[in-house]
Amino acid sequence: MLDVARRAGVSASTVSHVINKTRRIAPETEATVLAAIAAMGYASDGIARSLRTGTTKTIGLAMSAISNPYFGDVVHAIEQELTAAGYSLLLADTHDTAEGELRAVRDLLMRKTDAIIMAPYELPDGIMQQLIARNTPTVLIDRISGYPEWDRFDAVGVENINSTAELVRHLATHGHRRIGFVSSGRGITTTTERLEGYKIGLTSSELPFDPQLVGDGAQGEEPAGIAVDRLLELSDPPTALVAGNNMMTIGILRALKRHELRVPEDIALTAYDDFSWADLFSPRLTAMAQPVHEMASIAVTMLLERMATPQLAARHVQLQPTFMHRDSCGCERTS
Amino acid sequence: MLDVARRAGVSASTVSHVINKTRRIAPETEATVLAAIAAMGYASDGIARSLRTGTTKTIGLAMSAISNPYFGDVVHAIEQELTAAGYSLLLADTHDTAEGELRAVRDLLMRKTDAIIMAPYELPDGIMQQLIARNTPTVLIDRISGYPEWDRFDAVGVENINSTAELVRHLATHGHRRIGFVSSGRGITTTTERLEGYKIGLTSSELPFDPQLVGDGAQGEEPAGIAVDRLLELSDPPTALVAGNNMMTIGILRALKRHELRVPEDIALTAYDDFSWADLFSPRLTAMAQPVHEMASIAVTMLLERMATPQLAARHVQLQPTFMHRDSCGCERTS
DNA sequence: TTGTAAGCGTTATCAG
DNA sequence: CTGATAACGCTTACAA
Repeated sequence: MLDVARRAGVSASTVSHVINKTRRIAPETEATVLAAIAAMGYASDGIARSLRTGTTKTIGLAMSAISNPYFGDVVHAIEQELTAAGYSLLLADTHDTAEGELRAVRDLLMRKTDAIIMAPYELPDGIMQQLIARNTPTVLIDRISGYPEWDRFDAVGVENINSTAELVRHLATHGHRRIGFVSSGRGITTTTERLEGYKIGLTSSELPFDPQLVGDGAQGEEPAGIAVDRLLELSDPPTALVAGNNMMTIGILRALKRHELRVPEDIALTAYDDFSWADLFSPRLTAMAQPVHEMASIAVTMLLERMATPQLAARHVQLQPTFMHRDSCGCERTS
Repeated sequence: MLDVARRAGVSASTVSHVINKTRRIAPETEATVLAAIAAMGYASDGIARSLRTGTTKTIGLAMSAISNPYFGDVVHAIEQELTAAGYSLLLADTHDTAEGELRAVRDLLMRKTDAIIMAPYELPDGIMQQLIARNTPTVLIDRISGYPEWDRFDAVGVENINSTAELVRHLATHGHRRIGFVSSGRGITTTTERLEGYKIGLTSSELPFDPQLVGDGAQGEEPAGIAVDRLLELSDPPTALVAGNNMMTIGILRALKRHELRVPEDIALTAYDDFSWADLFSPRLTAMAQPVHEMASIAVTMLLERMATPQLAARHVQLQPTFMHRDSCGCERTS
């Protein structure tokens, strides 16, 4: 920048003011400076600026790429909204483990992102303290209500309990008595909620809860498949399955294919999480669709609002997923 | 940091050296410093460090989220590899437009990412000069050979021409004489290559090239659908379609559904780009699968190598996609 | 309307 | 084995 200043015959501060339009400059001075900038192909150093101003114009996104079936969509949606607001997006994968989460947040904090959007795993006191101490605006996404302390942060998520119950009831209503559940990774609050929803769905359908019917899909398609293998070997195997999320659905389907079981003829299926193409391929999945883009958009809006007005009380937004009634449940439809 | 130094009764430079393990420290001094750090919950300021060291331990990824059907996968794969190497990932969307690309690169340059991975759009001289002048290691991904000047950079991509021709020939071999092509967005070099591949496939099957049979899917599912509408209204409509990428495939399928045409019974389809679940749903797509993860992994490897050894000659890696023969092409299979 | 100079929090050089 | 000090490139009072 000094070179530019020199070349334009002005001081560094003038150059700075020209670049940032931060005070009146004589038109001809401005022209000279601009010319010098162009001539030298000068671009200002964002790092130095950040050090001076204390702001990076960067938002950190901490979430698990593997555990979140919508990783790509969420990243894309958030990136889009943030770019529009003049921010860049820095990624940090939590892997949905305690250490991973800690590493991710530490990294973002060290890199001084202006704010953080995160899908919390445990969000232990240690991390919370840091976030609060540095007062880094933070919004929680996806998992919003695992622990009471999380309430201190803004959050957007989806209703999980009743919507999962609905997936179960739908099958029960159509005569299924042995309904299995392939659960996503333990330790994640949405998993807990969906499992609870499964039980509630059973109860309200006057069906007993049989722990054997719950398969642990852990964090991937393969474990989901293995869980299905086990369910099918039961002496009284399920006639219908509920998938805990996107990946569970794929894992289940792969396993069923291996067993040469057709959906819904041989076994029915309803799933948490929809696919954009679900309408186009058979079996057309009956699924609970999360409003992913809306979640991302709300997260960003809340973040920007909080940065503008830090003293706001924490806000929790819970979105309703929508039930997509298609064919994999195996029941006749009226439409 | 000064506070930590004070509390530990040492100088700032000692604290720095303790943190970075950059010189021998008396064990007890180290212990005191570490204690002070822990007590104060101190974490170093990455911005200040970057300013001083000239390195950000951040890699920029510039690509279009909408145009690249694999955006999520690529981001995830790259993020994973980079994290393992101690880098963070900063995103910048090019939108596959000239201005967008310029903005994205400028932004990454300003933010001083240590290197850049990008899916180039035009990569005009202006940008190339900047990258070279700043000597920011850069690797091109996905589109690797549009313009001769790109050869100055490292690049990984996929063979497009012959593989698209194969998609066409496969249909021709099985008796189709009117084969339509729904092309992805113009102006992207892979699109050009695939279109060329389409023509070559036709020629080698002794079929004439009829411009009417080429639909412009532009950058999305909707235009792809509209293109299909037009193709179907032709006096001599296609009996088979080739999709230019993931999004085109979905757009095509949506349109065909609207027209109540079944795949492959009423119209055959082969597609560029596979889906991980393609095996599990019908119609099971016959598709050309790109080795996405491998591309990402090679990109990162090349980048790290170049950062270590800048004088290396530019390397171009062209990967072969693999043909997944399934049902949507409508021909009998031997397996 | 413009310039001077301090300082952001590190690291690296040079001394001790 | 440890400390003082300059410098990284910018912004922003304060002064002119």
